[in-house]
Parts: sequence; structure tokens; C-alpha cells
Amino acid sequence: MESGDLRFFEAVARHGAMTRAAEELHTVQSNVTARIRALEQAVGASLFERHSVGVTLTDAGRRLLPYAQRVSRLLEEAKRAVQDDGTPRGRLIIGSLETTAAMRLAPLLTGYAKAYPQVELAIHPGTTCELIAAVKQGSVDGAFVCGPVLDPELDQRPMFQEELSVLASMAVHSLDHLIGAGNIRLAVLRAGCSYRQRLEELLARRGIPAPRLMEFGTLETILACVAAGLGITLLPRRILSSSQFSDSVAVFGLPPSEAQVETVFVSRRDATPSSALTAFLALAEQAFRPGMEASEGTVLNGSLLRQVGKTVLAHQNI
Amino acid sequence: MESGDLRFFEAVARHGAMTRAAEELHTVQSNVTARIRALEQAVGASLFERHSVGVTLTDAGRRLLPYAQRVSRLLEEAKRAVQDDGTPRGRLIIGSLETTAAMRLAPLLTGYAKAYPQVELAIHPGTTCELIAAVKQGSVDGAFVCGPVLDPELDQRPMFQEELSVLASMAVHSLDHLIGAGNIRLAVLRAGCSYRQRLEELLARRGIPAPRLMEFGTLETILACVAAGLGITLLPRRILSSSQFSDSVAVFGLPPSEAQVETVFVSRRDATPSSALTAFLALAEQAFRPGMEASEGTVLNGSLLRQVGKTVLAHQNI
DNA sequence: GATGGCGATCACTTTTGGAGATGGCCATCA
DNA sequence: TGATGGCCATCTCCAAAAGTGATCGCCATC
Repeated sequence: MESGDLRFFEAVARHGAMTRAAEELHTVQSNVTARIRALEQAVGASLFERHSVGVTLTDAGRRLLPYAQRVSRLLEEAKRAVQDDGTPRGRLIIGSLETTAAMRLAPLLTGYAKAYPQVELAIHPGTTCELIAAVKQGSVDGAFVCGPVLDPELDQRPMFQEELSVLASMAVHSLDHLIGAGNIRLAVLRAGCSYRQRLEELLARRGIPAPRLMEFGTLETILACVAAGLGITLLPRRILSSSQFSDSVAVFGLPPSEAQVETVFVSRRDATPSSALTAFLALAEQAFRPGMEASEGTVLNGSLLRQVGKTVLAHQNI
Repeated sequence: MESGDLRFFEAVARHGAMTRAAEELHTVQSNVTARIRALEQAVGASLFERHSVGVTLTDAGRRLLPYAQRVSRLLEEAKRAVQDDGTPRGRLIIGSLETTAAMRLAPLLTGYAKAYPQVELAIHPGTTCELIAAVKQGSVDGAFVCGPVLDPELDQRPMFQEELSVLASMAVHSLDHLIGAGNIRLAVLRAGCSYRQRLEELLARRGIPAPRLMEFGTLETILACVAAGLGITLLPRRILSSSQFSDSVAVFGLPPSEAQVETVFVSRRDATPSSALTAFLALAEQAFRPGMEASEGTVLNGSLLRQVGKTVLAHQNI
């Protein structure tokens, strides 16, 4: 069994059709057929059921599929590892909740970009769910998400606590009052947003059914709509401090048990982190957890990191 | 980069010479040279330093090597997974401390062999160190070793407690007496034996330097020599109950903190266990930890397992 | 300075993979 | 019910890749 065959296999499985897989693989259908047959012979089991239109995986095929994916990931990682001589370089894609990106990341990112100009840094926004999937699938190297994350495939490092508050228009004088009104709308960033879920749970505990949603593309729009009285939202209180709306929305604190959320940085447990990621983590931990030692496995880069760390720390409280 | 190239690479790295690697790979040297060159081109780094005699890995090569090994392991596992339809079959190699094998495994093994006649079961004896290395390397599927095992690559399941005792000849009336004598010898199974290490620590805590060793191939020889007054040893007390020497050696108990050792079953965390291994674990847990639920991930096989479980339980206290 | 071990290179052969054409199967639809 | 279209299997042909064996050069060793 060769990794090349598995690439063919994976593409066929994904498309459910050899003809379309052939296109993706830049080859012809007869070829795909032949290699799948060869693979089936090599493993001694039939992998697809052939139908008049398309193919579907057999049980054996379903067992093989995750391995095909793991092998190709591993080969990619191997290539990166060979090229990674310890100096951070190449692409580094960091996922982040939009709120985290807005409130926390700017100084860290500028510090990192300055320290490691050879790294092409990209931020990929998303919800906790989306980002966890992206990390597991390998399309981002790591992500700041709403913790705790229990997934055994993922490494989780606590970064900082956020205090969530309910935001409403200035016309709202108390949450009870609002709840009494009965016609609440939630302004959320995205349907899968973890803060939305929390807000719904929070309302549910107070006996209020899940209200209607309004989805917005950006934090600013949400705040504007909340200020205008179109709905309420749940967001880290800190988001207001860097916002023009800090004086135009009412903030309702929550009991600590409901207000405190931990933001964690997750990354694949099984993948050896690239130097670029290692350096990022070192900076992030210095920025967000200055009292802590760098965790085990974190390769420090001597004076450079410490110096950058200080820069980041100085900027942190903007 | 293809898995085939990595096989070549790994063989060359292991032999430190292309010519000898070629032999192992059933091909000629020129071929190996060519494929290594191709691989180097594919990853964009040179992997070996060529010397007049043999080759050595470059830094980049050293980074690649573990991936080469992981890829080939993964491919093998994939093959097994495809062929594994849920019915335990094929080869299952279980590592075990010799004492554990002697005292505990017989009923479990006979029960397993009866329940799953299609599995070719093999027991691979060794010390804790050796067995852990063997599990990590994949040459055994799992092993009973002396716990705790902290290795993050390994899954550890507690199985049972042993009570260690110091064994000496009947002429020895107290340990203090023995220690005073000053000319102790330790009879051990193997230099890497974890019980030997414990015994040395135990003596060290009492201010006695590491004494001379006598190595023996089998438990019976050790016991015979201890009985004959040639030395002392540290072994699970239970070993005597199934031994002809139970009346001819003196047993010295130890305080619980030193006496209690946990035997655990370790297996690779990253490898999906074969059906044969899963079934083995289910039986082992039923045999050794009858009060416990089968742990998560353990696939039970309905009535068959329960029935076999009872059989094993009935035999357990031989 | 002869020897032996080992890698690089080259010309040559064999094997494998890929391309393109064709045929068969089957669901769909007129 | 026959035409159509989508899809897979098979076959032949060709090109690329992998493998072979002979030879050369390097260098440590004796």
C-alpha cells in the first residue's frame, strides 16, 4: 500500500465517483479505476461498491478512510518539519473568535510580525465550533476559542478570562424589566457563536425560551443595533473599552459563575508544532500569562523572545 | 514525497549506508542513491552527508526520520484496520513481566484462546523498560508492566496490585540481620528488571549501597538460589503460592508504601486497537477488575464475552 | 601505492502509470 | 420501449519512472 494510492482512494471517497475524482487528481478515469483496483488487491478487501452511478464506500473502505487522511496529513507535516530548521518561517494560520481578535490580539500580532518577519501570519476568524473543526482538520495551526475544550485530539492552553456582560440599549434599566417585556431579540455574530449559546442557556435558566435571532457580520454592527434598541447581546465587557459605543449601551453584569469564560488556545496534540507556532505560543503566553513559566515543550529563542515579550507586555494594556 | 521513498530513507538511515540498505530493500545501490536524491529534491533539503564510507543524517534528515517511521507504522495499521471486520483474528502479541505471566496470566490466556480461536496469541516476556519500548515501537500490541507509566504516547490501564516482599534463605531471620552482614547479593531476572531497581532503592533508603548482582534466566532458578542462601531477591509475594519453594525461603514483608506496586496494561495511545486487542482488554478487565465497568472505547461482544468472563473469573484464584 | 568499501554516474532494460477509445450497465425520460 | 446520459471496466498504446549492472572516483587503511 502506497501513499499515492491512498490519495486516489481519498479523492474517490470524497467525490463518490471515480470520474470526478480523476478530474481533481489531474488524470483520467481509467487510471483511477486501475489504481483503486490495485489498492483493493493490496489490502485484500474491496473498498467501494460500484453502482451504475457513482461508488460508495464498503465497510472496509470506511475503516480505511481515516487512515488515508492521516497519512496525507503526516506526509505534509513531514515536509514542513524537514524544512523547519528552528527559525520561524512559512505560513502560520491562527484561528480566533472575532471578539478575541478585536480585543486582545493586535499587540501580540504586531509584536510577532516584528519579531518574525519571515512568517506569513494570517488570522482566520470563526466560532468556537468552526475553529475546533478547522484545527482538527489542519486548516489552521491553532486557535483562540471559548474553553474548556475537552477533545482528546487537542491540546488546550488557558490564555485569559473574559467577563461576559449582557448589553442592551440605554433605555433598558434592568434585565428583569427587559425579560418582562417579552419581545427580546438576540443580536449575534453567527448562528454557531458560543456566546449566543451561553446567552440562550442563561435566559433558559431564567425561564425564558430561546428568542429570535438577528445575525450580523461584524461586532460594530451588533453594537450599533444594540445601542439602537433593536436587541440585546452577550459579549465580553472589555469589548466596549475599545469601542465608540461604550457610552451608548447599557451593561448588565452577571454572577461570576455565568460571567467568567476562559479563552484557551487549542492546537493539534498529535502534530509536532512548527517553529512558527512554537514561537507564537511563547509570545502569547508571555503576553497573556506573564506570571507563568513557558510550558514544557516550548522552545525559547533566547534573548530575542524575551525582548519581544517585553514589547508585547508594554503594549498589552492599550 | 511518497511513502515508498520514506521506506528507502529509513533503511538507509538505519544502516548508515546505501549499499547495505539496498540489500535489505532487495534492490541495487544505484537505485537507492537515485531515490534518495529524488526524495531530497522533493523536500528541498539534503538528508544525508556522504562520506567516503557510509552516510550520516543531516539535521534535516534527523527531523524527517521519525516521520518516516510513523508513516510506515500508520500504513501497516491501516492495512490491519481494513482487514479487521470486528471479529478478533490475526496475530496478537502481548508483552508481560515474567512474574505477571507466571502468576496471573494463565487463566486469562486460556480463556481468551478458547473464546477467540482465530487469534494467534503470543506472549513476549521482558522487563518494564523493554516492554515499554516494544509497545512504543509497535513490536507488541500491549503489555503488562510495572506502573505507573507516565509516557504520553501510552495508554495505561491499572490491572491489579502486587505486594512485593524480600525473599531470602531460611537462615536469614531478619532483614536488619542480613543488612548487618554486609555481603548481600541480589538475584535478579534481568539487569533491566524494575523489581531490581526497586530493591536497590529500598536498600539505598536504608543506607546500603547497591550490592552485586546475579542474573538468572528463570524465576525458578532465582528462587532455588535464594533458598540455597546465595542471595536475596524482591518479588511479588504471590509468586510463592504457585511455587515449590514456598516452604524453603523466608519472606520479609515491607511497609505498604514500598510493598505495593501496581501492574498496568499499556498500549499505544495513537494506534486504534485491533479487535483482537480490544477483546483481550475486555477479558483482562473482567478478570482482574471484576467490579469495574468496561472502560470507554472497549467494544463488548455481548453474551460471548460475559460467558468467557465468568469462566476466567472461576479460574482466577488457582 | 595497493586494497577495499562505498557512493555517483551512466547506459540500458523492465515495470508502472497514464491516456484515449470503447463497451456495458442502469436509471431516466420521452 | 427505445433513446440518452452518466459512470465504471477494460484494452491498447505510449511515456515516464524505477530498477539493473558496469564503471569511476574518493578516501581511509594497511
